[in-house]
Amino acid sequence: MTPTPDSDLQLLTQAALFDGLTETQLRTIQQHAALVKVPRRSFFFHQGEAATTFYLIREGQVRLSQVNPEGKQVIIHLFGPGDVLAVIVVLSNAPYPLSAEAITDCVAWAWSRETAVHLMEQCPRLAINGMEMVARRFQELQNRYRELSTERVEQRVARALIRLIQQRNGSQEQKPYPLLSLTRQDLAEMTGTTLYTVSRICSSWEQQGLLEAGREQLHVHNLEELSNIADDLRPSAANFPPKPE
Amino acid sequence: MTPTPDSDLQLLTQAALFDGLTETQLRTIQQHAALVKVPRRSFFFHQGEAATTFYLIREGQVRLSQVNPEGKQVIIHLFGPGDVLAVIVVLSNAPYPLSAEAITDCVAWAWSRETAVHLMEQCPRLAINGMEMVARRFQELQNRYRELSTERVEQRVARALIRLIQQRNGSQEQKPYPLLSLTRQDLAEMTGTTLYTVSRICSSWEQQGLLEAGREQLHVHNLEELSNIADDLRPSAANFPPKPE
DNA sequence: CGCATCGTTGATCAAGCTCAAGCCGCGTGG
DNA sequence: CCACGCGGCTTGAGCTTGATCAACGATGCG
Repeated sequence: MTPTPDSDLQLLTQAALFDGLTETQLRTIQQHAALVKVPRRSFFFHQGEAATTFYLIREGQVRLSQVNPEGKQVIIHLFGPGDVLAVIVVLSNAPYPLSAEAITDCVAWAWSRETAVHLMEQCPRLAINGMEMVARRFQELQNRYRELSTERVEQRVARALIRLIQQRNGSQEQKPYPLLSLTRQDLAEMTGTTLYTVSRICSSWEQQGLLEAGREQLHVHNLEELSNIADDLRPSAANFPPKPE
Repeated sequence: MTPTPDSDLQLLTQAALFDGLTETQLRTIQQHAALVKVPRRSFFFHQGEAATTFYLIREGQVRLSQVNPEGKQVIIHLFGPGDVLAVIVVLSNAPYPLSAEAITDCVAWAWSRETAVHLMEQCPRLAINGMEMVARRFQELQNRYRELSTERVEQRVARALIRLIQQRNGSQEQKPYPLLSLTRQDLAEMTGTTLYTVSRICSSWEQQGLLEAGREQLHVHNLEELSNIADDLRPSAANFPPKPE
């Protein structure tokens, strides 16, 4: 960990977490921050470790995942710049309930548990902002939970892609959709299915011209049709009933 | 809504949400609270309504559920006395993402959105406590999400029962396990399966002597064996392979 | 070049969903 | 007091989805 250089104040100001804070407050917060670098494939923290630190991502992509006792992995969320890591858990004095792995090289600000609690007590606005970010994540998780229990695999994969695109775009709609880089395995772990099924679905979509599929990448062409699939505006059937026609 | 009588201060003090607050603070909070009664089968709020109020349950049982576009319902959580309702959402200025229905007659304290934010700004400890409660719920939801995507139905139903029992007991282990009153349908909506499958599982368990099943009630006798099932210490098979023996 | 990682595809199969039929117990109104 | 209906529950038969297993193809890296 290295102390944050002064120039970082700028960047900090932009983070949603610090919305509405005075410059003095920001400066205090910054003084207590450490800058950490986490290279691709290493971990911010592991499931089960004591939660000592919370992070605000400056650069890079992070995968939050949980493994069950049998070793099966489930991806809870992917994060990018501006997102916060372990806000909630740092306040509840419990071990990290999941692991955070850098899927690209990352840079992040870090605060210790005590510092964070202290800052929030002095500066309630910070706690409220944190809560808002948690609220959004909570709701997304609830939605995904509902989807997982009521929708079929194909819909869920479609939704996962749509979410990833929206996350990358940061709301502004743009036609040449961004290129998503993830493995079929990742997509499977995000949607609660298997690598094989995802592969079949992608192949089928590629044949229908909805996207181009490559090694560790997917390029969506037709987002509208994908939304239709997500909303089940077609009575199922990717290619499963291998119609005699 | 009626103003809360003075005697309520006692009860308020005990709530985990108000842990560590001074008496003065508690008094202020109480002065801003309204007491609401919600009869069985009515709603605290509906999915999609603007989030104007947050609640602390004093008496009764509440079911938090979401319906998907096709009308399928999913039960996110059951609440009892001491639990808070809509903490998070009230801070994020968004509509309620789900509905809260009283499954027994309920009494609750209520605060308006503005009051809540104001109180938290004046009294950060309150925000932090709220966050801790949210953290716990968040983690539970994550676990259930993982279970839903990696475990089989029988395990999930077993877990649901175990959770319900623990929630009723409030941690202290006691041998004559409480009687759970819920329909097979409820249990199905909690575990992401169908009424029929739950019914079959319960029948099978009853034959094995793990519980007694009745109309709208289940009485668990053998919690240990149920835990084994939850942890999959048996290679599946409730009665599905209708063994010729 | 060879190995590792990622992906595809076919064949098979089981978990659990759906549909259909019927039972039981309770509350209500005639 | 009885009949009826409704809500909850059970059970069987059949079928679909998607998991699993196996084999192989493609891509890239040391």
